[in-house]
Amino acid sequence: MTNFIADPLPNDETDARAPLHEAIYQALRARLASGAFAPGESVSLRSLASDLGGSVTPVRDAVWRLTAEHALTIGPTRRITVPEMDMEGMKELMRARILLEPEAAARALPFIKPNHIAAMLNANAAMNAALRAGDMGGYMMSNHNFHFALYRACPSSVIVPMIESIWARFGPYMRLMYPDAVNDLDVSDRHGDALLAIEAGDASALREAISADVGDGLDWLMKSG
Amino acid sequence: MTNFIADPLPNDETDARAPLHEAIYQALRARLASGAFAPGESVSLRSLASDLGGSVTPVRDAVWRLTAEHALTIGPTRRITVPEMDMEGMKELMRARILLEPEAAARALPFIKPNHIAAMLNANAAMNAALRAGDMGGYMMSNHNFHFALYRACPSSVIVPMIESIWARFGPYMRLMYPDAVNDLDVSDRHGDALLAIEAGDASALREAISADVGDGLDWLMKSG
DNA sequence: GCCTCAGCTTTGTTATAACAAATGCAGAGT
DNA sequence: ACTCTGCATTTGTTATAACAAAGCTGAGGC
Repeated sequence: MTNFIADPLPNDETDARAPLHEAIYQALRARLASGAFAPGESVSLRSLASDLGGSVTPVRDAVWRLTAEHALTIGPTRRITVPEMDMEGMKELMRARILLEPEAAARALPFIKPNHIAAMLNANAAMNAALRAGDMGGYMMSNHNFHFALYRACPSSVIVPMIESIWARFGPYMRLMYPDAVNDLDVSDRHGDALLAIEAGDASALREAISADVGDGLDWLMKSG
Repeated sequence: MTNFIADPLPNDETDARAPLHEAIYQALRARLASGAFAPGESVSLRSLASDLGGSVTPVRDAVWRLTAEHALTIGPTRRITVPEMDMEGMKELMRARILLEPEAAARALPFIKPNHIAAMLNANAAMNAALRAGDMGGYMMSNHNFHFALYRACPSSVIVPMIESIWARFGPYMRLMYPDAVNDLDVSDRHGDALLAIEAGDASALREAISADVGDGLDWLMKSG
């Protein structure tokens, strides 16, 4: 459910009684998201089983789930490979974000309550701190938290999971951006604009702010690749 | 890959050498799409295995894949159930379609070739024939073929699969619409408008035609539920 | 040097068995 | 009539073994 860096579970303890394939799914997903595997690299069921514990059956479940959400791909000879990541695919993901996220934000607007705003402020502060510290991982995670604190208020059971699935596919790309991203991130305060639009109850301004925020990322992408 | 009613495979023969779990996936998906299961009904791995052939392992693969695309859900006690379908969920799916499909159509426009147009004309003719014959299943399938003949020209590897996944989730809902849908379907020729826009190379007109087409469906839905 | 091809190893696929939790049902008790 | 309890069945989960295809390695030939 979470992306990039694994968040602590909402439960106090790691839920025993949870099936093994679910733990394996989480672990594998976290490794993929943090770029532990090289793109194009192929992984085997048995090696994963011995690495993560368990036999091939639960690993198989996890792998199928991840392939269905495009976090893994099956090669032409049924070989499990970490998806290749070209700049074009990343731009496609960004374009889909620009399509979906302003709409999700606008539809979330009527349902936003103080606790949502508090979460957004928190995430934004953490993001700026990470930015100043040059902590790219922290930046990505805080940015994620900011956006989804907003989108979670949207009651749609279709569009928000869709956005989540797009963000999840970004994981492997982080490795591409890591080196030089911290230096020249945009300085415009799109998140601040979004917060102002929310306070004003202005849906179209909120749309515009989110669209600009994602658009900045896309621009940076086009420029650097 | 196909929706609603199983299309004949592009290959002449059913591809032997294809893994069992893939055949089971196709079969299960086709059954779901055609409404063979009641919403809320729970299915078991072993019953599916004996129905579709094979043991639980390949069935398990297929089920995981289908749950990842929301065509099946796992209950709170890990029971495999056919998703419940309320009118609200269906409207959500429609709204997502209105968001994605005009964009996919507009981006497909520069890549449309005569064979795409021929496929669209074919599908449209079949759709009208099914409509006159009162064949709701044929209508849905032809409508599907028309739309995806268009979207397939769109080079996006993100947005088109997303649209496919939305259509796949409509399957169980067909049972809701079947009885009274044939009688009062809209008479406006949105598909014809789309084809005209394509010939004119007019992207915004094409957007409008697709949006209106989906919007008609949404309107009918709001009216009848 | 480069290619080919035998062989061995690794890999995905599938079936099956054993286990624990959940479910369904019958019968006793109120 | 209704509820609760105990047991048999069903269900998902997991490990394991056998099989075929794909990948890999190294020797031999051009």
